[in-house]
Amino acid sequence: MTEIDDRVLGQINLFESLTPEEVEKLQRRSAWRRFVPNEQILDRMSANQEVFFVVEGAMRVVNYSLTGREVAYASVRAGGYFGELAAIDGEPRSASVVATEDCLLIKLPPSVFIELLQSYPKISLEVMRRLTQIVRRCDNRIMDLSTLTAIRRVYVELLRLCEPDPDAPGDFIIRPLPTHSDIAARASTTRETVGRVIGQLAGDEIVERKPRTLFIRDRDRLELLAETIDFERDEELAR
Amino acid sequence: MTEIDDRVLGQINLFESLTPEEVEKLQRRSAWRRFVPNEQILDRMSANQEVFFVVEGAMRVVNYSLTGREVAYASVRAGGYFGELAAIDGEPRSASVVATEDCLLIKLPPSVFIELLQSYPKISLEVMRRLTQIVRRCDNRIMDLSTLTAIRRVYVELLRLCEPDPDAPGDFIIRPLPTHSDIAARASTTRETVGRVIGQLAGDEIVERKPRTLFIRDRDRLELLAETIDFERDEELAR
DNA sequence: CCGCTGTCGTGATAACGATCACATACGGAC
DNA sequence: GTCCGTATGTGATCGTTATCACGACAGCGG
Repeated sequence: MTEIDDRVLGQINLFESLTPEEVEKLQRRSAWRRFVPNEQILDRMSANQEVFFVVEGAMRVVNYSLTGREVAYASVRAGGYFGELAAIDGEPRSASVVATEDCLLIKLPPSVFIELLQSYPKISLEVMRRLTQIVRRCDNRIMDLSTLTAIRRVYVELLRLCEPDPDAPGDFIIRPLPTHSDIAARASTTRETVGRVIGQLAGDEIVERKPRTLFIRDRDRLELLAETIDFERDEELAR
Repeated sequence: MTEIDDRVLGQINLFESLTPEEVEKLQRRSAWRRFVPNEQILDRMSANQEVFFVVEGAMRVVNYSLTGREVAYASVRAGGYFGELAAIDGEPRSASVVATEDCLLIKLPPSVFIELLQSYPKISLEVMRRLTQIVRRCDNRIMDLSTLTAIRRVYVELLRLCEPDPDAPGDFIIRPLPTHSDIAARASTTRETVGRVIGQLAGDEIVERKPRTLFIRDRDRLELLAETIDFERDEELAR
């Protein structure tokens, strides 16, 4: 395996504000490592506190229930980082992280990370901004879990995943389409339910299924389905 | 209404490390205000960014679904603070805050709070620690919501609420007992389900109901009920 | 003392969705 | 091409729990 560049840490968004010299100095106190797909990078409850920076690849942050059910929290890709929670508060890992692609990660000891936070208020603030973003996302998810049905959670997950179709302006698209199991782990439901929901939507011509792709033909209607308070009541009132 | 002391901000845990002079200086840039029970202190989605510090009283952080269902996130009491998310990232309020008691709050403009974070790395780190704590709690809650049944979520909520009984060593107690609706909002279920669960537990003599109090007579058994993967299976295997 | 209003206890009901069980399709590996 | 593992589509079933609908009770203000 070849040696890596002395300054790849500069590619990490968090370190944008550092000079090349500072990056190099920082990187000298780090270690790097590669991971292959499905390799476990971090284990929930384990007691280490390093912070990981993603130079290449992608991974997802997950947890497994006692019954083996998978709950997906987030995915991290090149330029991002994870593992900061344990570094900041010294507690055990709050989640597991598994590589979804071939990855190149740089690992920073907790002491170095903390030192960095103390010396660079800009970076410190950036980390706080990221933490607040995580809190906001969690809050929304708790709200969804507490108030939405499983089917609606799939709707909002599809809405979250879709992007404007670069080929057909106005259309929306999900590509590559994650497996139904993956979507289920994010929406906290089962793969069967995800399949059924997409099937239903396809029948109503709101979406169209293609091999590794899902076309959202009528995003507005999908949004309506996700947000409508109580459709039956509306129908009744219309009579 | 009488004027408040020039240094009450020093009572806030976050400012423990500041000198009395620094506290006074800080407080000169702040405003204070009282709230009565059930008064709305903060409104989700509103666009202000002040940070609030609690000198007296208690409040809870909640959100309401479109159907009117209440989801409780946390409660804050004297010495604590809230509203830091919006101050840090400038986004709209992520939740509403309602007073549960008479409160005295001190309000800090976002610019002053940010300045504070930039100038005092210690406070900055303390804020980060609090944010990580929130993230960990949210993660656990998402896990509970995704993998536990409503009944089990009530069990864990009761376990979270109970404290060692100061009068009867070894016993646990919840006093004052929140209303069933409050517990339901934290466990994301209905008031009826909470009532049924407690009724069931009372029948099994695991808890005992008294006016504004719940005695946990057999905490171990309650823990078992909350954590057991699949009780029926165990029973079947035992035959 | 008598109504209010808010909480609590419980039954009956319905439906949402997890679970089980297949059949089918797809994508590599060889 | 063939084979196998993994991803899908769907039906049938059934348990959990939200919802509706009461009655009982306590605390409080007039």
